[in-house]
Amino acid sequence: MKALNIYGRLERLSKLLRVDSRLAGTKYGLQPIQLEVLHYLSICNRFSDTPMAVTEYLGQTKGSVSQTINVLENKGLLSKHDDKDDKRVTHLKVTSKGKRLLDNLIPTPLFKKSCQKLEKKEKVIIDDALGQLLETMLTVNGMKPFGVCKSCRYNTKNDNDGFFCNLVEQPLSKNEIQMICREFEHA
Amino acid sequence: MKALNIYGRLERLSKLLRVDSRLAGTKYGLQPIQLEVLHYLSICNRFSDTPMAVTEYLGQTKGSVSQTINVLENKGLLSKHDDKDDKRVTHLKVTSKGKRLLDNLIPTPLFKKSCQKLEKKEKVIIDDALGQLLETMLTVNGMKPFGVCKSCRYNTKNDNDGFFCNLVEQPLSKNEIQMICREFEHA
DNA sequence: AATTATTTGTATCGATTCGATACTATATAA
DNA sequence: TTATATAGTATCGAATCGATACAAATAATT
Repeated sequence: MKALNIYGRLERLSKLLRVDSRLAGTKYGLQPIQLEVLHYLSICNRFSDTPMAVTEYLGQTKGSVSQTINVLENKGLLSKHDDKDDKRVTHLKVTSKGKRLLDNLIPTPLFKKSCQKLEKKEKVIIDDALGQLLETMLTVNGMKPFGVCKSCRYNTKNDNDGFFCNLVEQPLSKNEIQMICREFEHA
Repeated sequence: MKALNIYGRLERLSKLLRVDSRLAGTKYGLQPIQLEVLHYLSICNRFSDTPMAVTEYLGQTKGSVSQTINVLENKGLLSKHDDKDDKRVTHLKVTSKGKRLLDNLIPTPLFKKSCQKLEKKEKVIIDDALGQLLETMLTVNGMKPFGVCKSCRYNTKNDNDGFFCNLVEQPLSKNEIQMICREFEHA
C-alpha cells in the first residue's frame, strides 16, 4: 500500500515542478525540456557535455535532444565545440547568457520559495530520502547514476592538490570533481 | 545550496517517472497525461470527479483537460454522467475496464519494482519527506491540497457507523472518507 | 589493408501536449 | 431583468517526443 502513496506524492510533485518550470521558462521563451537540458549542461563535466550524454541523462531519443539543442544554440544559450580527437562528437558549453538565465530560473521560483519555508534539518531529511529513492530507481532500471567525480571509484587524489580520473586517464581540478559524469561508478 | 540539491533530485525523479509512465502507457495506447487523469479519477470522491476538478488538480487549462477526457471516453476507460442539480457539470466515472488498466499500470512497473527493493522503514521515511515537501509547495503556491476527507475539517463522525461532510451537507461512507476532495481543508 | 559493425549526430514525420482564445449553456448576483 | 460568473467544448498553433532513415567517423574483424 505504501508504494501507491509514495507514487501519488511523487506524481503530484512532478506535476507541480513541471507547471512551475513551464511558467518560469515562458518569460524567456523556453520550454521545460529546454531548461532541463541547459541545467544538465551546467552541472556535468567535460566528458559528459555531448548530445549523447544528454540523451542518456534525460531518457529521450537522440532526435528529440538534437532538436532541443539546436533551439538552445539559436537562442545563444549554449555553443557547440568539436572534439579534438573524435570528429563525431560535439561538446556543448553553456554561454554566460545561459548561465545568467539558469541563475534566475533554477530552482524554479515556486520551489525556491518553498525551500525557504523549510528548516535546514527538514531539508537534509528530504534530500536524503529523495537520494535513496532516486538511487534505488536508477539501479533497478539499470540506468546510469550520473554521480559526481568526487565520490566515483575512478577518482584518485594526486600528489599535489589535484585529482586524477583513472578511466579517461586525465587530471581533474578541485572544481571538476564536483560535476556529474556519465561514466560515474560507485566507490 | 541544499535547495539546488533537492531540486536536482526531484527533477531527475520526475523525468524517470515520466519516461516510465510513457513506456507503460504505450502498450495500451495511452499518454502520460491520460494515465494521470484516469488515476486521479480513481482516487477522488464524488464531489471532485468533474473536468474542473481535474483541471485544478493537474494545473492545466480547461481545454487540454477536455481533450484528454474525450480520448479516455472514446477508449471506454471512463463514462460521463450529468449532474442532477447543476446542468453545467459532468461527473466522470472510471469504468471497470479503466480500473483494470490502472491496476496494471499504477504505480508504473519500474516504480513498483523499486519499492519492493526498499525496506518498510525506508518507505515510511520517504513518504513522510515527500509529504512535507509537497505540502509546503502547495501552501506556498496557494494551491488546493486535495487531501482525503478522513483528515478534513469539514468531516464529522455520525451517530451510527457513518460520517458527515459539513460543507456539502451530505453523509459519507467509510469508503468515501478515504478519497481525495477538491474542497479539502486541514483540520 | 579492406570490410563490416558500431557510434555520434542530424533531419524529418506524425501523433500528442498544452496554452490561448472564442464560444455555448447554465447558474448566481445585483 | 440584466449583468456576471462558472462549467464545459471547440479550435489553433507552437512545441514535445518516439520512430525512422540517414551521413560521417571510428572500432572491430577478417
